[in-house]
Amino acid sequence: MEEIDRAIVAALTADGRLSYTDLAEKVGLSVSAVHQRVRRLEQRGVINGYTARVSFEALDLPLTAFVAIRPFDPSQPDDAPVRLAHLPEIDSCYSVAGEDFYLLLVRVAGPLDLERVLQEIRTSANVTTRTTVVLSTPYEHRPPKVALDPAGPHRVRGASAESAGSQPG
Amino acid sequence: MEEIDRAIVAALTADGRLSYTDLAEKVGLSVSAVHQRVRRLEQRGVINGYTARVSFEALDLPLTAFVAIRPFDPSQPDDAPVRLAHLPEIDSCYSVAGEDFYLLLVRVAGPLDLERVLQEIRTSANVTTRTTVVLSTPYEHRPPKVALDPAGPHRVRGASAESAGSQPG
DNA sequence: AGTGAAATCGTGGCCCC
DNA sequence: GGGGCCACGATTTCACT
Repeated sequence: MEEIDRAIVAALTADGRLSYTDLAEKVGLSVSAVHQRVRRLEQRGVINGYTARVSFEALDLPLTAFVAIRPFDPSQPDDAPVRLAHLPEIDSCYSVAGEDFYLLLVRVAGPLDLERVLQEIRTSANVTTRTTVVLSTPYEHRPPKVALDPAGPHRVRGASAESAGSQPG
Repeated sequence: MEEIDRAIVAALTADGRLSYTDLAEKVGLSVSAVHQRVRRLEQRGVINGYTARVSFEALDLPLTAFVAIRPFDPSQPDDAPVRLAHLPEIDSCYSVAGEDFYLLLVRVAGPLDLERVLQEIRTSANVTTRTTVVLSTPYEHRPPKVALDPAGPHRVRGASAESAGSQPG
């Protein structure tokens, strides 16, 4: 039953432009039924949207780096994410536990751009930076093992199907 | 001219299922012309493919962590990426400069799963791990500022296509 | 929830500019 | 490289189950 939803999500993560016709064939249902299920997956928020995957090399952004940041003055209000949002070189911003406050993923054209972006990060958010350069990317954005909650991300009650439950306490 | 390619890539990263009709309207070209340009962008490798964006919360993978790994015995051959590829919880694997050898992005259902995955990483690749838990994600996978090379990443005149990027020296 | 059919619209090849 | 045309296929809705 929801086996089919898993198959649909897996197929659409592999190829986001799959037609409903092809999708229907893959999962062994009629076109209408598949269409209906996709609509439900979208409005439940399981599928958030669709994007084209771009080659960062082709976009002249061959250099990737992780930048861990820490406020220069920890007593100041911490709004680094919004202060940094204007920098297009920042792909992602994670708030993390541990010694650092945030971990940024940045993509630039080369070392000189990285230097410039680091300076902009430091001055924009009043932080210190610790940078880890990515040398190569064996794999990235692999499709997750799809294990659907029966009714989406709602109801915080029961533990889920797999792996005996995320944190009981 | 290539201003239009930038607009196309930007539009398709924002919505990968945009029809050529809508795309044509957005960039102010005919449907045929847009179709032609998208085909070229695809075969030049600027656009690698299309995927559905899924909510990891909805997929019951609410816990994200970065795992830095380092070989237990640095004299052994280093094939950690292939030894770890079978673990579906690993979203991405980056080879990095710095103290660690690789940085992994993992997504799991909760702390207990994280513990299990860390054990599997250590035993599968014979490495030590240092884990940074993600508390929240202010933003992720933002569309890059699109700056197209005139003819894609091809022919760098002697150097190979990859990493021949822009360090003017 | 799934099916099949029907109207609408998008797609993908061709030819002309 | 852009525009327009046209046959085919995909999308989307509806009545039925």
